[in-house]
Order: sequence, then structure tokens, then C-alpha cells
Amino acid sequence: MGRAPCCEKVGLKKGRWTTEEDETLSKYIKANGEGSWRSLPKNAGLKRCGKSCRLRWINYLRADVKRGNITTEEEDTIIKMHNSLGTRWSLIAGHLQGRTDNEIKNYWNSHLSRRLYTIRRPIGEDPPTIVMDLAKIGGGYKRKGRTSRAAMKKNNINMNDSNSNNNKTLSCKEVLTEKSVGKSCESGHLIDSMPLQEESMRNDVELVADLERKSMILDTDMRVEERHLPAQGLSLDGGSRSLLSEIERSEGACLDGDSEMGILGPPCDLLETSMLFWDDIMGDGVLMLPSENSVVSEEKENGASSSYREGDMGLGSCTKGTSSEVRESGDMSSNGESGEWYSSCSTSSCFQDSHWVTPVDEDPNLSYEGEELLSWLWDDSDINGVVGKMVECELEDFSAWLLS
DNA sequence: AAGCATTGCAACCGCGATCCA
DNA sequence: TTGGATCGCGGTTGCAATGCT
Repeated sequence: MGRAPCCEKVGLKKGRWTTEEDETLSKYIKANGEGSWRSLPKNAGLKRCGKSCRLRWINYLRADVKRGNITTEEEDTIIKMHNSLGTRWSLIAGHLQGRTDNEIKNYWNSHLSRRLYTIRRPIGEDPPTIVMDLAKIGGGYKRKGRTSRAAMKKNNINMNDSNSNNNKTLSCKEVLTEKSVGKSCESGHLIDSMPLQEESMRNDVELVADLERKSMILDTDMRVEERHLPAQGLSLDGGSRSLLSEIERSEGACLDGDSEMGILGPPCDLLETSMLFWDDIMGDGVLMLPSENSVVSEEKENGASSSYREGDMGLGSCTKGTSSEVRESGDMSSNGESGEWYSSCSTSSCFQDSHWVTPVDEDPNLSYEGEELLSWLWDDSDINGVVGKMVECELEDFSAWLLS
């Protein structure tokens, strides 16, 4: 026997709520309080499912629901917390007063997940993981379809501002390797349609770096031993502490109370499989290491050898598929030349299973050579060739900046 | 002006967690 | 202890609105 329906569906209204329904629901809850959602519609005289009533109340009718644009500060918080928590929207919403999980989820799916794009390298290859802000990179990207409602209200959106200052525009088709485009993904079609401005590259990289630096700082907040924080000018506020508690609870098995780094310290022998992140490139000196309990899988096909931590894919989920599947799914990683691609969701994949964080200056072993990194960036053998080719747009500036 | 493509977001759905008799 | 009821969450869908051709 299947699960009983949450409510009697016959005769119930679905779809958008009317003003009258909103008023009825609001009046009833103000008079009787929240709860008893199953019986609420009947008692209130609404032809709605109890779940629908609850959703409507929580997301829109409650007095403390904050409407309007997500601010840049809120956006930062969402990005940071998503890095740490993944898609635990209700938890994230708990740290944004007046915002609902549904709103944040929608904002992420419609804005941030499209904008932030992670290019990652299988571990074991001294890999940077680079998060690129496609919206920024594609400064001249013209979107189709509706703009945000908030933006429409303001009626001042101008997606093409960056065009005006650029002399030469390269299409991404010219910039990306054929192979990369062929293995493009959801973001790929975005790239495909976006002109890439040489002039804006440096600014774009800096913007992304700044964005990621902020994320990294929060990750540092959450994961590094607290005694390291003052040296970085950081401290744990109340929200961070509670968040840390959540992380500890959810990742209990990953905590290593005996490690020399304290609450979330890294065993040094994990350095071999370390992952360098964008902030490393930026010189922030923060190294993230994989979690101890991550599974390392080996893929050796067609002569290509690489390893991948399956746990990287966000809260334990990992999908492996063909390029066409990846194309549908968003972020991606290659396992080399095997033709198989791993898809993941959003920037969180960089962090969620990277449980160990330490300032580089705490450990002299944690270093890398900029030249090697640049060499890797130039590698045209797989997806990273995308980066190489993008860098090609402004190689001199990028090289000077990278090695400075 | 019409039709199509695309987006943003409200709402729905299924399922696991929790409550409680 | 058990099982039904309820809650809460995250993923997904549907569609109105908008821009582009």
C-alpha cells in the first residue's frame, strides 16, 4: 500500500493564491496561530492543501518575511554558506533574517548557480580549482527573457554596459578549444553565446578572486582552528559558531579531535592529495585539503591516469556521465581523456568535502611554484585548456600578475 | 506585431524526520 | 515499540513576463 496523500486532493484548488485567499489565511493564523496545517484549510474555509497553506504563510504572508532585492551582503552570505553547507537552504535562510529557504533556493538556482562556474582538476595532479564568474567574464553577455522583477521595478538594468568600453571582442568560440566546447555544459552554452572582452579579463579575474576570497575567509572562519583566526584578523561570531556546530554535527565523522590542527585539522599525509584553490593562486595562502573519509577513485582509461574524490561532488552525491549528460547538469570536471565527465553542482563542490583548512604560513611544506601553475593552466589536454585559452586572451598581464 | 526563447519565481511534490497515541 | 499523522525540507515544475528576432 502506498503512502497516504497529505490531504484530500479532490476539490482542492491549486496554483496561484488570490488576494482573498491570502487574507483568509492571514486572518485565520493571526487569530488561531500557526500549526495544525492539515486541519487549517477546513477550519479557515480554504480549498487548499494544508501544505500549500503552510508554504504560503511561511514564504509570503508572515509579517517578518523580507521582500525585495537580495543585497550584495546577503548574496555573499549565501555563497559562503552554500560553500560550507551545500543545499541546506533552511539553514542558510536561518542566517538571513527575513529570507525564506525557498527564496534563497530560487535565487541560487536562477542567479548564482549560473554565474559561478567551477573548473576543477582531478586530484593527484597538483590542481588548482578555479571558480569563474561567467557573468563577469562575459561582460558583454546579452541575456534574453525577462529581467528580475526587482530590476524591472527599478527599470534601470543595462546588461550591455561593459560593451561600450571595449575595442575588440572575441567570441568564446574563438577562445575555447573545440574540444572544450564539444564537452560544454549548461554553462557552456552560456559561454557559447557570450562575447569575451579582452579588456575586461583582468577586472573579471579580480572580481572572481575577490568573491572567492570572501568565500574562503568564511571557510576559514568555519574550519580552521580558532587560534589561527586572530592572526588573520578573523573571529567567530555567534552565527559562525552555530554554523560550525551544524557543520560538526553533519560531518561528525570527519572531525578529528586528535589532529594537531585541532577541531578540523588536517593530517599532514593528506598533502599529497591536496587541492589548491583559486585563492591559492591569488596568494591568500589558504590551502584546502580533502577530508579523511573521502573516497579516492582511480580512473585509468585510454592511458589517462587521474584520481577523483567521489565525495567532492557535494554532500556525498556524485554523478558520472557522458558529456551530453554533463551538458545538462552544470558544473563539470574531467577525468582526463576517458571521455567521462563528472558533474557537480555549483561552487560548493570545491569546499564541501574539503574539511581541512590551514594557513600556508603555518606549514612550510605547503607551497607551489607559480611557474608550474601557469604551465598547468596552459595545458590544453582537457577542460583546463579552457582556462589556458581564456588566459591566452591576456597572457602577458595574467602571467605578470600570477607570478608577481 | 507576432512568435519564439528564456528567465524568475511561486507553487507543487515526494520523502525523510519527528511527534504522539 | 509501532505505526499513522504531521512537519519540514530540497528538488522540480508550470507559467507569466520579458527580450529578441
